[in-house]
Amino acid sequence: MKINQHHTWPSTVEEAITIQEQLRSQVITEDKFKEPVQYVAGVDMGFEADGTISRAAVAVLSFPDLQVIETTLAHRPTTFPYIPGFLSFREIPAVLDALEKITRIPDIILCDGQGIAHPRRLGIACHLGILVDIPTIGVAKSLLIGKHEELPETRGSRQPLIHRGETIGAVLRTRTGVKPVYVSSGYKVSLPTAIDYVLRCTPKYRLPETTRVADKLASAR
DNA sequence: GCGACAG
DNA sequence: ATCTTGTCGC
Repeated sequence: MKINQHHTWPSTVEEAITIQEQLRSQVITEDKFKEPVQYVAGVDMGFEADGTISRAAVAVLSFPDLQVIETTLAHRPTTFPYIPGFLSFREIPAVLDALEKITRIPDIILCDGQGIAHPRRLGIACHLGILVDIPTIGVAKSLLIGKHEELPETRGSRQPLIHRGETIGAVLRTRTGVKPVYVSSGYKVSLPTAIDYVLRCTPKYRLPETTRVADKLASAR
């Protein structure tokens, strides 16, 4: 797929904050995509050579049967460090490279990280969605910000994630008796819809099949 | 000022 | 993220 030009990449946290604050107005948390969804994609990162090289993997799966349709891989020098709240600046450049190689444009992308459940409401899922104009959902393995009540052990249980009196996402149990995941709107996908798709993409394991496939590729040598 | 802190 | 073996439990 073709990717239009975007903003320049920052070299400092100050510049990154400016970009996030400027992009946050472009975030859309309402459902704005056509159904039925035929393809869902997962993105994941890996690093080589002491972290100096970033490796991005994209996996496109059919929906709802979740069969692998296509996968791509891309490498590029790592230019931004990992700083909580600024993950997208470290990972998106390589992700865009991998997405450019994709033939089947996915209807929704499930990102490894937060959506609006972010200090400035611009987690990696929102950032990526805005840049490529594809609906995204944030599915993180751990908490960045927010608080929530305890939730039942059964799959499907959920609790709102609250930050500054605002619901920014949900803690969702995708598998009974297993640690939950943190779901939030990325771009053009509402929270209820995001939860629905995450559950439909996790028929067997804690993490979505999309990210599991991408993860396997991003980790392979 | 003191903690917390996606991958 | 990454470094790393075995081990507990369904």
